[in-house]
Amino acid sequence: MATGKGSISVNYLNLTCDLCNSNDIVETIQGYVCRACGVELTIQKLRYDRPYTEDAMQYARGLGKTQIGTKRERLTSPVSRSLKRLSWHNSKMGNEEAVIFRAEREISRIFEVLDLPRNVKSLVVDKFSKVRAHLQPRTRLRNPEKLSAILVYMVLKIENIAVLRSELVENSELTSEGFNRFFMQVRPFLPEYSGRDRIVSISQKLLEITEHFGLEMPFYFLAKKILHRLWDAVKNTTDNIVAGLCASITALCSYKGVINVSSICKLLGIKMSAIQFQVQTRIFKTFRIEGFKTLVRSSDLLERFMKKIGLIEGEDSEVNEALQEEPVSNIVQVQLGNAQQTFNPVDDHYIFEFIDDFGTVVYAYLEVHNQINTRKFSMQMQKDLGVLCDLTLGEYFPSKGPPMLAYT
DNA sequence: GCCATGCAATCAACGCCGGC
DNA sequence: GCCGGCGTTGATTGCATGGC
Repeated sequence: MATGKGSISVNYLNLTCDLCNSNDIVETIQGYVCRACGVELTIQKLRYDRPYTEDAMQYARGLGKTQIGTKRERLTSPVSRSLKRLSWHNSKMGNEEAVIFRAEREISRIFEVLDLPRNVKSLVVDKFSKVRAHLQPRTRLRNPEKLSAILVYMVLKIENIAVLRSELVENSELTSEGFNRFFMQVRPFLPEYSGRDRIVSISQKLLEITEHFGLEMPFYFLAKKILHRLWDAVKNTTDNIVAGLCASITALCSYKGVINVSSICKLLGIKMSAIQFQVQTRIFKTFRIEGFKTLVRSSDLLERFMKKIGLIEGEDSEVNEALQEEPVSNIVQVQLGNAQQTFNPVDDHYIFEFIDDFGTVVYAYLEVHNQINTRKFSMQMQKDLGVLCDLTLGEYFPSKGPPMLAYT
């Protein structure tokens, strides 16, 4: 804030805030800050980090830009004419440069208004230049403010940061129709958006749900297993709905009385009827299960279905019985060195998650007990059918970080 | 036992979005 | 611009709990 330590109480009358247009600007150690709204201005402070060389004209273009003091400083300086000339040269800006400046200003404004993480801002600016280069000259979408708004939305989605389209539209120069129209035009030039890993994004949401309600990790594991198994059936909707669907199925089948669907939907900002619709059409209709009444009243049927496909344990499941009879002998070797470590170790307890050749999610629980000069360990592996099996340790490569193991 | 209250669940109607 | 599918809204009902 402008009133914080290190601020100098001088008004820079020639500077205005990017956000609120206030002239109440102060200089701090970090830069110029608006005292009205607390926003740091995009204009940089005068920096003296360019060494003087006799060979170069210091006002020559191409040297880069900096602030030539404030207006008052230039006027009161004994070499004011010289400074004025330097400032004039410095203020010269090409069209593309002006466009980037406008885009940066707009992106900063949106980030401030929506309180978005600042570290993503530079990514948006970077994408702006790249995408704009592909757009036909003299087209509407090349407008820096409009393109910036759309790119903020797309980059945040790519980075798995929650953002509401409506909220962005409200805080931009675009209308809802314009946003959708331009969005489709930009999409081909940002292949990362279409190719983003939605499963990673949804998994993150599932973890957030688990943590929010203070549930144990098995809730997250089961919800994620449901996500992987039913992905093809449920993927044609928004990330929030898919996350809500998987969490709700988990709650209805294995956490009755612990967590209800309503609170999950409330957390995600979706309606329960949307989940009900998904369960009815994507599960009951797709898998031809008869007898759907309502989401909650059909939870028994849903639970039976989950048991049948092996997602949750069930004593009376024919499928599960058959699977239990068949030992998990298909796995000949698993190289955990290639697996992703999903959680930080707590007391040398590691949980790995990876996908086998059949596309099945497998969780490996590894406990390592420190002893003098040696490390003892036990290992269990859980396939997605809920079957736990002990594995024989083949090799162990001790290291300080996560264990690098090979099992046979 | 009755009633009030609050939360969860249901359901029909509405409206938005995206494909054509 | 039209139209169908899908998600949201909001009124209503059901149920559990607590106070009297």
